[in-house]
Order: sequence, then structure tokens, then C-alpha cells
Amino acid sequence: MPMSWADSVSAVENPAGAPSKSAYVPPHLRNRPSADPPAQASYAGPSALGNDHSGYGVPNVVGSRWSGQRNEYQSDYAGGGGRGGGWNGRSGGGWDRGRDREVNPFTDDDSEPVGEQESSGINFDAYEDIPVETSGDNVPPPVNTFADIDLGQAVNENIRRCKYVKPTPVQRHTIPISLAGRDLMACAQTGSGKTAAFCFPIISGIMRGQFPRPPRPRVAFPLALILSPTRELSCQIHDEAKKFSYQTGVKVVVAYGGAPINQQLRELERGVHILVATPGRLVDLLERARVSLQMIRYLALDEADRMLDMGFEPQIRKIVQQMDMPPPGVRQTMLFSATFPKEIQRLASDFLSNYIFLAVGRVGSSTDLIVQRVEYVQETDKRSHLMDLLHAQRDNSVNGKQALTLVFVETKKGADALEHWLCMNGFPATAIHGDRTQQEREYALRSFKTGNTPILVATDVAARGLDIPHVAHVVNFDLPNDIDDYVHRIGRTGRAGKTGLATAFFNENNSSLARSLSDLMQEANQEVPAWLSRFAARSTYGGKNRRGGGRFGGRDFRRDSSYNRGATDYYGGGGANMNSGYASGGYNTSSYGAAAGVTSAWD
DNA sequence: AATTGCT
Repeated sequence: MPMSWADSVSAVENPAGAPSKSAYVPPHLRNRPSADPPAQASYAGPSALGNDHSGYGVPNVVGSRWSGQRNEYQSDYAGGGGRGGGWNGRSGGGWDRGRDREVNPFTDDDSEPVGEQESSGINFDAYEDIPVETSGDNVPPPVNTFADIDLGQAVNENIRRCKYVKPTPVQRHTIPISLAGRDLMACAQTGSGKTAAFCFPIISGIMRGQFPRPPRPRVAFPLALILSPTRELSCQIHDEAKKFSYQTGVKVVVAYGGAPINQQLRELERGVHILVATPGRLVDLLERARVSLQMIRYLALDEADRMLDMGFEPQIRKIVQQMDMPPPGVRQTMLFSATFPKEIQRLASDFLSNYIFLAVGRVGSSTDLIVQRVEYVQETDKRSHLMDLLHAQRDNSVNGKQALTLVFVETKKGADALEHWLCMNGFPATAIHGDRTQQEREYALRSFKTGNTPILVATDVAARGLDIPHVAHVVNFDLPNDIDDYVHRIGRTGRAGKTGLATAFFNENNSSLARSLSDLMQEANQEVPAWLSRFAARSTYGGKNRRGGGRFGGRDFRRDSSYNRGATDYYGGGGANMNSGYASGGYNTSSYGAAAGVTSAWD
């Protein structure tokens, strides 16, 4: 009998095997190739289903959690488990023997500093208006509901606990693509549900697959690797992934620098299916031979354009191409970012095999929900100007808490200096940048999120991916040199359906950005000051070509005539291998706001 | 020239 990795774990704990009784199967789950894993999957862990040969492809063993007419799970379903009290009460029955007690990630949810989460009154129809574009061979069609996707009973319960009612556009498209085993390059704004989009299929795939036993002890053999460019972002992804994999038996471990390595090593030794990591620490672990990538089946790069830019590219190449990771085609690779410059796409195609390109219209960010302002401010006037903005913001408080303001500066020294100056002048400010200890970084972020210090001065360490609810105002005290960085920065506000404000201080030093900034603002229907247009007209065009960026934030470089010789630019023309997934060409900018408000856990 | 990313 073949012995899978998980079998070795589950054999003792799961003596009963799959449920023997067949159960009611709702119509939408009938005749599906694979189905909810048996209840024991929650305990038995990955590949419990793979062990259940009778269950594979046999509709009648589909989990019986569906309660007839009510589209809800029965909380009292006992299915052989030791959880009689329903999903919220861990009874700690016999199934937990020999297993580490899994902390319930849903109980320590960050309490909302201001406002409250609402999961009702959401206009999900607004999703239909979000433009989505796919290209590549045989693109699997999108799904409309989580039930259509059928990720398995345990994951379905976690979806419910997350209060995700309906998949977001990027999830509707990504999940079927990923479940079909296809490689993917996805352009989607942060806040669009990317993390869940790649975590769900990975978790589901690990639960259903059969994998060989790890060949060596004391070495971790993850099945999935998720890389991100900052420690805080890796932590955030890890926290999300823990929620999605709760009680599935899938183990998620995070590894990043600045934290004691020993604890991370202990976690790794206890077994890992999904490793979330920053590049530096992972390279260290690989060189110490404490992690092997030879069993990797899934590779996901978040903020992929950053991961492949000059600073990170060597490390990423080392991890992906020069260690023991299986090549493209053997592993499944998924790249995500809100921005995907053409050069980076070209680089990235090294890592991909016959991939699908997916671009989802900007959601709840730079175009619609954020009001962008640019003000001409000399270097010497920046501080007093900022003070004016902060004073104005101070009156704009909710529930007695000052609205959160995120101030981006270009240098670490500049961040220290500005924080100091703000504090000296009585502003409740803190700062985050790469020269701070990890403890200081995490403390600063926490203190900002909770509203204790509602002003955060940050370098680009905080520009990408971080989900900080209730940021009312992003100030580009120093503008970045790259328009894509600007897009990522202002994306920290206007989240979760709230409107946001982004103010930039512009002067001669930013001339090179004038053109692309003015173009971007124009695309977003923002008021472009006349002086900025003059700057833009004057400057020789050195910025990025944002063609196609207005509606999609990206475009498949394979469609470019320079790449695809002989082919005319059939962008939008519905060529043979193209599949435009949106019905209405109009980019709905007004109604999405409500839809974005489900929960802040969207990315 | 600057920002991330192992001790």
C-alpha cells in the first residue's frame, strides 16, 4: 500500500477512514470530479482524501454538511469527528491526541479600532462591472460562487468564518485557473483578495494530493512556497493562510529575518506544508540545509514585480533556479502584483510554463475611491505644509480617535528625522523603516493600526501589500521615483470601501515623475493642476509607459507586437487565444465601494 | 541614490 507523507501522520489518528454512510448531496455538488474531504480531513491532514480511493470521483461520499434547503452547514454534524459542539467549540476530543493543539485564528481577530465591520448590504452586483482580461491557452472559465469551486468542507467552513460571502473578481478567475494546475501571472490591485485567491487552491491541492514522505528527518520539505518582499507582508500572508487552513491539517510556517531563527527552525521541524518567507531568511535556511525545496509543487510570488526587480532578482533566481526546486511545468507557479512592467514580465516568463495572464480592474483603489492631490511644495516648506495637513486631519476624527495618516518619505534617515520633528511638535507619530529592529517595526505598525499613534512615517517598506484598515490619508512627503511605487503607496488608503485621500508634495526634484503622475491622475479622473501639466509637457519622457494601465493596471506583454512578431496589436480584439471575461466595457467606478467593505482580510 | 531582503 502506498504510504503518503500525511498517511504517516494520520494513520494513527484516523483509524476510521472515510465515512461509510453516503449522504445527501445537494444538486450543485453532484457529479463533481472531487469533493469535500471526509470529516477526518480536518484532523488527518493533507491527503486524507487521497487515501480514500473510493471517495475520489464518487459523488456519494461528498461530505454531508449541507443541510437540505438551508444553504448552511450543520453545526452538529459529527461525521466521525470529536467536535460535537460545532465548529466554534473545540471539544478537544480523541482526535486531538498526539496532535499539537491548533490555535483558533478566528478568536484573536484584531478588534476594530474605529467603525465596525459590516457584511451586509453589499452590492455584489458591482463585481460584474469590474473589467477582467485574460489571455493564454484554454483559460478555464471563472466561477461565480465558492460553492461552484468546492474547495472541500474544511476550507468552506473557513471561508464562512472569514465572512467571505462571494468570491472577489480575482478569486473568481484565479481559483479555477489554479485548480486546473495552470501557471499564472495576475495583475490585481492589493485589496482585491489576492492572498485568498492563491491560498485556497494551494490548501485544497495539498489536502487532496498524495505526496511522498519527506526523505530526511530534521529537514523541512514544504510543498508550497509563498515569497514576499517584506517581513511584515510575509507575517500578514501567514496570518491569513492560517485562517484559511484552520483544521485542514495543512501546516503553515513563516520564516523571515530580524527574528530569532531558532523558533522558526523548531516550527519547521514540526512539519510544514506551506512555507511563507522573505528571500533572505529562506536563502539562509536553504544554505543551512534546514529547508529543501525539492518537494515544492506550488510557488507563489506576491508583489512579484518587486521580487524580480534589481534588488531582489539574484536572490529569487537562486531560490527558484539554483537550489533544488522542481522546474516550471513540474511545479505550479503563480505571480501576483498590482503592477507588472513589461521588462519584469519578460524576466518572469523564465519562471513560468504556458501561463495564463490575468488582469483585474483596479478595485477600491487608486482610480475611484482615492482622491489624489498634488501640491507644489519646496523642500524647505514640506514640514510646515505637513503640519497644516495634520491639523486639518486632527479635526477629522471618528469615535474620538484621530484618523490615520501614513506619511511616506524616501530615506530611512528622513523617516527618523521627520518622526522626531513631529513628536517634538506634539504630534503622535511613530516610524517604520529597515534600520529599525524587527521589534520596533512591529510595535510601530501595531501602534499605528490601533490608533495609539495615528501618524506613521514610513519608507517604502510599508508601501506594498500591507493591509492597514482605516488609513484616511496617505501623504507622499517625498515622491518616489517610480510611478508604480506611487500606485502601491496610495493603495494603502481607500481600502475596505472607505474613501481615501492621497496628497503628494511635488517640486523640481520630482520632474522625472511629472509625466507619468499626470497621466495616471488623468486616467483616474483626478484634477491635474495646470502647473503639473506644464512640468509634464516640459520633461523629456523618461517615465514608464502606462498604456493599458488605466483600466487594468497591466497588460500581457506577449500581446506586444515587438514580442509577438507579425501579430498586429490585437488588444481587445478577441483573438483566438484571448478571452475577455467582462460583459460591460464600462469600468464601474461608483458602486464598488460598498462591495469592498466585506472585511479587511482581502489581501 | 534609495528602498527592501540571512547573522
